[in-house]
Amino acid sequence: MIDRKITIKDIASEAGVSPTLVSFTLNNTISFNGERKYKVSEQTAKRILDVAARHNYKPNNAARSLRSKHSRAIGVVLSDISNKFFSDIARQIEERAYFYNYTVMFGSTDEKVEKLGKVVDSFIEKGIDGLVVVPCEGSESLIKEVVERGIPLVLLDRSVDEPGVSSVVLDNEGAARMAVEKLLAGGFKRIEMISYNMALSNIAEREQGYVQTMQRVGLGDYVKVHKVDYANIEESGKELFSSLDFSQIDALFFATNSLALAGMRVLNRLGLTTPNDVGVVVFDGNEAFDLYPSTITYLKQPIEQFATLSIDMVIALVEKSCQESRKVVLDAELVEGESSTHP
Amino acid sequence: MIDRKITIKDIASEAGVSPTLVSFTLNNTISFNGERKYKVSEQTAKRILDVAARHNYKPNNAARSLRSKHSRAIGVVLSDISNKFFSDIARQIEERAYFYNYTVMFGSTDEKVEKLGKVVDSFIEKGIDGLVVVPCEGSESLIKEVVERGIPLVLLDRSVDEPGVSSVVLDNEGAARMAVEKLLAGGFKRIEMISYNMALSNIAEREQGYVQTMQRVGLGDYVKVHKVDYANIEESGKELFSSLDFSQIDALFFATNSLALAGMRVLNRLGLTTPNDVGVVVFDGNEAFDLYPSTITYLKQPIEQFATLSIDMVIALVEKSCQESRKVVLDAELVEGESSTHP
DNA sequence: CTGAAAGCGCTTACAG
DNA sequence: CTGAAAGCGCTTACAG
Repeated sequence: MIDRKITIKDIASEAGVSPTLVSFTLNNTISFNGERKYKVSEQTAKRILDVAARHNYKPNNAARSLRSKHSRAIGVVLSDISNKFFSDIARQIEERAYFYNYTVMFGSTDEKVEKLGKVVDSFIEKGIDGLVVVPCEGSESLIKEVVERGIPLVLLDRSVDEPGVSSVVLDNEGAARMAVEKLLAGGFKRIEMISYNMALSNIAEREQGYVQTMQRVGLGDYVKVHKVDYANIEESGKELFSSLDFSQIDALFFATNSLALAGMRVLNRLGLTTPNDVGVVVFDGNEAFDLYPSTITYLKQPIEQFATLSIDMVIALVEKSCQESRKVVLDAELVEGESSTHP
Repeated sequence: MIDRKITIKDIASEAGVSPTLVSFTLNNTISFNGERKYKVSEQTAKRILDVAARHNYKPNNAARSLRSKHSRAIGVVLSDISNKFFSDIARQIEERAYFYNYTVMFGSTDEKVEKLGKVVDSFIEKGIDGLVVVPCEGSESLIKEVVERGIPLVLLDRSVDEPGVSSVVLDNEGAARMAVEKLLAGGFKRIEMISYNMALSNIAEREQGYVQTMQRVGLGDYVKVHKVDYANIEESGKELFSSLDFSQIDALFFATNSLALAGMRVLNRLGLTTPNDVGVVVFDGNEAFDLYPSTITYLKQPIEQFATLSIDMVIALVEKSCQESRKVVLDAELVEGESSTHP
């Protein structure tokens, strides 16, 4: 912590007032006394403000936190900040927090609940006011505990089955439906899905959206959800793809961007292209697709809203302007490319 | 900030000792008295530790910071955390900081010095102990000011011309030399470079490495450094490429990954492929290249070392275990693909 | 409208 | 080895 010599006391003595008044002025506090509210007189205020400005006064954050019991810091626990989807969110979260003069600290779980626990603990020890968390498999009890300890919490991207927990998620079922319908409209029938072997709400909902849409249009017989091992995408994906009979598959719907990237790498190697050999719709855009010979149809998630809302909501909880939990569901947008239309 | 009821005082009274002793015990402090050093007696220590553990005691971070004058927080200012190169670094920085029980806050400048100033100011106000900064164009005076204020600082990825400033950078000249030599060995002669119109040390050094290598092998006549506008890569790049006569160019050396991505997108559109129509070497790998028909030769930067060293160095400065500034230069590694060999 | 005073939870000389 | 006491720089009832 860097010494900022000037304190409220210095300003007080230089302005010839009490520290109390300096604090009131700088924080724009109104003091109550029975019925009447008082503000610092304009004259005094001006004098104080002048002195503070002249010395470039900055309040000491630690002192303020110690006294006021809040730190204006939020802990954000993501799956992996080096993953483009999450780093995009991180960027927006940063900006939003800065806007409110809040600070954020990031942590990554790599989808491991033990890491989630460690990161959350360390954030709490560091004195955060609230948490934004992307929960991972098996984190229900941990989440519950956080909520029960009264720590303001907003879940992001995925939710868990706990009452009273706020969350900002995508309408994954709806998004999956859009994807499947686009492929159907594009002339594909035998659509199969590539997903993860993880029990995450968003993944489950995407699978559900796929299955239900297929059944609704009478293609239930073609429904097939292939599960790739998250911890080992590359190898597991390669193995899976070599077992698929692409003469029996019209199109693939990828549950995440990482899966799509890995999958298309394998398709490439197998000499298969989209949309010629197989239709494709994926979750999230990726600059990688720009180097692909044809354009890819993808579901665009509202990154900025994810970030903005989760920060707004956690701050509302922290500052008690909102007490009850809220669940917000956002819509994906389908961005059409060539990969979803049979040539 | 979340209430952690238990304080040092509570533990003291429950263990029947003074707060001083609790603090000493918990922090493993040794007290001096003239010649002799004293530790808390084992018996007492055990009693205190037991009580603390039973109540799951966590020290109050704000109080500790206020008193000790340091926060165990580092501010890290990157160019853009949603850029893969920097988010990879961010991830490693996080882990390293966590290892030392330090906290880090991230900020992005978008290469704008005004933003750099804002972020640095806000970090200082928040009470960071030190800074890791990726400086941008025109940030010399700002950097100088930070150093003069005695704020521990380590520059990352790029350096500035100020004495006494620590930095962790790449041997960019050497890396560029490797790239050019690889292309030469691959059978390309007329090698041109695609770079930015920015005055950054790393960019300048890469250009220098390219120019010098070309001259050294007697190809000075072919030297050409094309500058793309950073704020407008896409359009500026398109414009540039449409003005190039590819029948007169054997190979392109891209100064950054973003440039390479943009450039290869345009090449794609022009119907040009590597290595058939033009040789290519780029900075940094990118999963995007996996979807490209041929593999790309790239210079791999030591991301983990960037992160680890910058954090280690700034902490050393903070904790005064190291007073003088250090400049560390790391080597890139050339990862060979098909794009650097003439077919 | 303004000020004196307490206190947030620690750390750290100082004294014994 | 251990403890009493001061103090870090704020905020906030309370009193006038």
